[in-house]
Parts: sequence; C-alpha cells; structure tokens
Amino acid sequence: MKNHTVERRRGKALEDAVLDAAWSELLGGGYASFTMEAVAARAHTSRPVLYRRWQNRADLAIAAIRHIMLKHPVNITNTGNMRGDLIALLQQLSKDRALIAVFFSLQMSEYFSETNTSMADLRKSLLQGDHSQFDVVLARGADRGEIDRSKLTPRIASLLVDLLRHEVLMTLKPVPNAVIAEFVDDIFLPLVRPKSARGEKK
Amino acid sequence: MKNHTVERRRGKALEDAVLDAAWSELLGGGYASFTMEAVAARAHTSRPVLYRRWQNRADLAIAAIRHIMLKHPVNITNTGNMRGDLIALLQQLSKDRALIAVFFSLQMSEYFSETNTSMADLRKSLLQGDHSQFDVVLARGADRGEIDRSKLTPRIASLLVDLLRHEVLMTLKPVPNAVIAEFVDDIFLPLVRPKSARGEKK
DNA sequence: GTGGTTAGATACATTCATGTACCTAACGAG
DNA sequence: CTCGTTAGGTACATGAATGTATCTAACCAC
Repeated sequence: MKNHTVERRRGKALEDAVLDAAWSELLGGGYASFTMEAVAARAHTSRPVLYRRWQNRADLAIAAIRHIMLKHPVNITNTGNMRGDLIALLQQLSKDRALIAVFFSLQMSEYFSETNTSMADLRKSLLQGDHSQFDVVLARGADRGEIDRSKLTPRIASLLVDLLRHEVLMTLKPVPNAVIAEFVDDIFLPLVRPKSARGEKK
Repeated sequence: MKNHTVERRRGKALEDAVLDAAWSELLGGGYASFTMEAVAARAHTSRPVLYRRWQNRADLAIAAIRHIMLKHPVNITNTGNMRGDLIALLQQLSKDRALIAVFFSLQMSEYFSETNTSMADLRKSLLQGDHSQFDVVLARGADRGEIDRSKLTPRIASLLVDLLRHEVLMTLKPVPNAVIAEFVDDIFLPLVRPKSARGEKK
C-alpha cells in the first residue's frame, strides 16, 4: 500500500468501516472462521485498533450484527389489504433480517458455547422488533374483517415468521416470492379466514 | 488410571466407545468445540487411535452422527388413525432425530465452511429416511379418507417436520407434547381435512 | 505551530489444537 | 508359545489465532 495520501480514519468513520468489515466476514465464513485478523485486514487496519474498541471477537461480532440491523430497518407498508402487507413484510425480512437470523442462529453456535448465552435470549434481544410489526399488520387485517381474530392463536400468529426463518435456515438463501406466497396463501390465510368467507375462491 | 487390570479394547468395541464419546462431545459443546483430544479423553484412549480410523475431526463427527442414528431408528406405528400416527412419529423425532438435526444443522456450521458441502446435501443424505416414513402415514390417512389428497402439496406434506425442526432449532429442547398437538390439530389437520368433514367439531 | 490523542504497523509471548512419529505392551490367531 | 497386530502413551513439529507491547506518524484542538 503506502499511498502518498494517507487518509487516516478516526472515530465513527473508522468504527463503521470496521463493523462493516466484520459483518462481511460473518457473512462469508460465519462466526466459526471469524477472526480479528481477517476483520482488521478487510477494514485495512490492524488488530490493536479492534482491541481498543471491543474486548474480544464475540463483542465485535455482536456489535457488527447490531450495526447492520440499524442500517436495515424493516418498514411496515400499507398496500390496502392484509395479504399484500404480509407478503411485503416477509419479502423484506427475507432480504434483510432473515439473513441476519441465519448467520446469527446458525453460525454463532460457537459463540454460545463460549458465553453460555441461551439462543432464545439473544434472539429475543436482537429480533424483538419483528413481531410487533407483524402484529400491527395482523391487527389491521382483523379490524377489516380479513381474518378471524379468534383463530389467531399465538402459534398461528407467529407461523409466517417461523416458516420464513426455517426456510432461510435450511436454504441459506433469500426466500423466493413464490414460496412466500405459498406460506401466505396456502397455509396462513386458510387457517385464519373468517367463516363467512370460507367458500370463496380467490 | 493404570488399573491393575488393563482391559484393553479392540476393534468394534473400541470403535463404538469412541463414537459414543464423540457424540457426547457434539452434544455438549457442538462441533465448534469438538476436539480430537476431548473425544480421546472421554473415550479413555488417545488421539493416534482416532486418527487410525478417521482422517480428521469432520470425518469423526459425521461417523458419530451416523452411529447414533443407527442406534435410534424411528419406528412407524399404527394407532388406528392418522392423527395418532403423526403424533407418535413427531414425538419420536422430537426425542431422537430432532436432536440430531439440531446439533447437525446448528453446530456443524463450522464444518460447512471447512468442507464446502452444502447444508442441503448433507441433511438430505442423513435425514432421507424421515420423510418416507411420514409419507407412509399420510398415504394411509388419505386411503382412509382422513385427509384430502389434493390438498397435500409438497410443502404441506413436509409442514409438520418443518415445524418440528424449527421448534427444536429455536429451543434446543425436546418439543412438549402440547406443542406437537398444536402442530397437528391447529395447523396441519385443518389444512388437509376433506371438504365433507369441514363443519365437524372433534 | 504545539501537544495530546490515536491510527497503523510490527513484533512477541501464549495458547490450543492438529496430525505424525515412535515406543511398549497387551491381545488374538495359529 | 510365538508372532503379528494394534491399543495406549508420550513427544514433537506445525500452524493459527489470541491478546499485548511498543513505536511512529497522522490528525485535531487550542
């Protein structure tokens, strides 16, 4: 390297660059092959810079996940009917959050054996926002009479997110829109459709 | 150690002991903290003995998983109705296979980055038996008219196994019978119930 | 400018696991 | 009983990563 211009970064600029690099490393090899050395190299800096900010690689990994989640908030839409809203939400989750969930749950296994944090705990603390947004869409659907509120048990209310998460975990890829549509049209909606609308074909 | 009696094991006896030890290690810390040293220690033997049989720790881990699966086959039952059969199957999977699926999918992440095997491939090769057994039960149910075969899309046919797997992955514990019943009674059966039986309450 | 702060670079001690080499003593077949 | 096989033990070379120490030079505030 050794450019004539040095361009030395400081403070937040440097920190963001490191966190982005850390996230890229997590995506690439997962937490198992997540090393301070590799992150430092990718961010064009050195390990001591990392250790000045985070105590160890677990801290850095968590910080990177938090950072990327802040950069990709899930926006709730209003397409006019619940089906559209649900699909839009799932598509966003598939692109952004689901990837996080994957590399979080899947590749962080090593993290759990190191720190004894239970998976449920950490997942809850990181993904708490998701459910509430689904709940908003579902409540709206119930108000409009699109779904039967009495059929919305907690398990069924979380069914779509659970199916999406499972799919991402298994395939490690963004979920195709056709699959999302299957979740919504063939599984979720039939379970919560109001009795009056039972016989309707779409 | 150094007992007066030496009790030196050989051949299959030794191999089984090592595989059991390896499985215990996988359960305890996952593949991330799965070391030849620890396995050798737990099996009261030494690393060279392991390297004589398996080329590396990935080989040993796979062998241990295969071994434990052979020891716990899933038995298909015939309780007289499909609901009973499904629940029995899911309960068995929850106790035995699901744990395997967990520590396989979850904690083997490091394995995948080492060997480039795709997760889907390996899962398929190890868990291929499960689906066929479910298919038997489902086909039986269709023959009896308990379910509507036309509603059994591939995705819905695999729904129960998928939900179970997801639950185990998230909780890392055997799935309570009440949850299994929810899967069957509140989600799966309503989706595949024949039209004639629609109005029936159980 | 000047001086405090901190990035960037290098080097180091440490730890931990891998895979191999080698020796010995127990076991099993004949 | 004898001999070939192989388990059990120890030691070693290697490599990868951690976390720390130390130096220098760039940046920022004043």
